[in-house]
Amino acid sequence: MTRKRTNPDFLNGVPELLILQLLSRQPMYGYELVQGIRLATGEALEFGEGCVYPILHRLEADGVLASRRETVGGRQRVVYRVTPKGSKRLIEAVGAWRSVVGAIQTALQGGPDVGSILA
Amino acid sequence: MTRKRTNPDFLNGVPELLILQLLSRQPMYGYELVQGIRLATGEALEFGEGCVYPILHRLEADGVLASRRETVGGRQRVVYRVTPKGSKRLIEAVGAWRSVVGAIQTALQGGPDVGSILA
DNA sequence: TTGCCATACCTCGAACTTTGAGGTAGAAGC
DNA sequence: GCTTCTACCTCAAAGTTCGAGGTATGGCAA
Repeated sequence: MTRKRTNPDFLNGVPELLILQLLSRQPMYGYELVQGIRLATGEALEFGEGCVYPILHRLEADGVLASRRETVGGRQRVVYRVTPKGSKRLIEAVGAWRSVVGAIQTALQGGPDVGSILA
Repeated sequence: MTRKRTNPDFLNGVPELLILQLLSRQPMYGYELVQGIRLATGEALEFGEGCVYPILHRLEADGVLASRRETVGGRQRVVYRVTPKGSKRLIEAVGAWRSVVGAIQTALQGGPDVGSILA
């Protein structure tokens, strides 16, 4: 089947989840997060800068993340960290993700028997 | 946090997966599939007709589903079933979904240690 | 009979997300 | 000097779901 060029299946909202997860462990900067997501998922998932940077900016605007600039080896970095609001957002997002996975798992395993319910 | 009005997190592509799954067990008509998805997921997920009908039409156009009209109790129905191509598509979709879930699970569980890899 | 609800089909503008190319700038290595 | 990587960033296009709105019909209570 033809491969989609954008909006891959099952992944909408996943970048935000993973950004919050990684930042909940330690502060990171943008470029590092792009690599970090790829590594943290065993190289199974990859989101480009065009996805990650706008999300970082949106989450900071929402007060979910906070940032500070730092210079390392002559290079400027914007290091992000999770705010208390962000920690709460992460917990909610993980719960929502688990709920979705459980529901799909239920449907894939064939229960409950829809045929008999609808009959 | 404000609730989104469309494109809910983690659910893009899920309607197609569930439609294929339900139809792999038995032929169903559109309206029945809408109810069937809600029931099959333990009422955790719900996709409206505005989502389901366009997908049915697209999958039929792709040769993934086939349909026939039948009349029951004076009402017309379009009953869909999975084609061999559709069975293949379902297997691929379930595999893709499991891969995504595994990758996110890996990231949520903290392995591998990204900090040491990137240090 | 009439009105309402469920059944059964369907469309589409709007909302929302991700892609990937393109951009500036600087450090490191050759 | 040139190439590659690092580090930041933007945005039009691609792609999905929502939910209101539409037609039509059967069943049922008043």
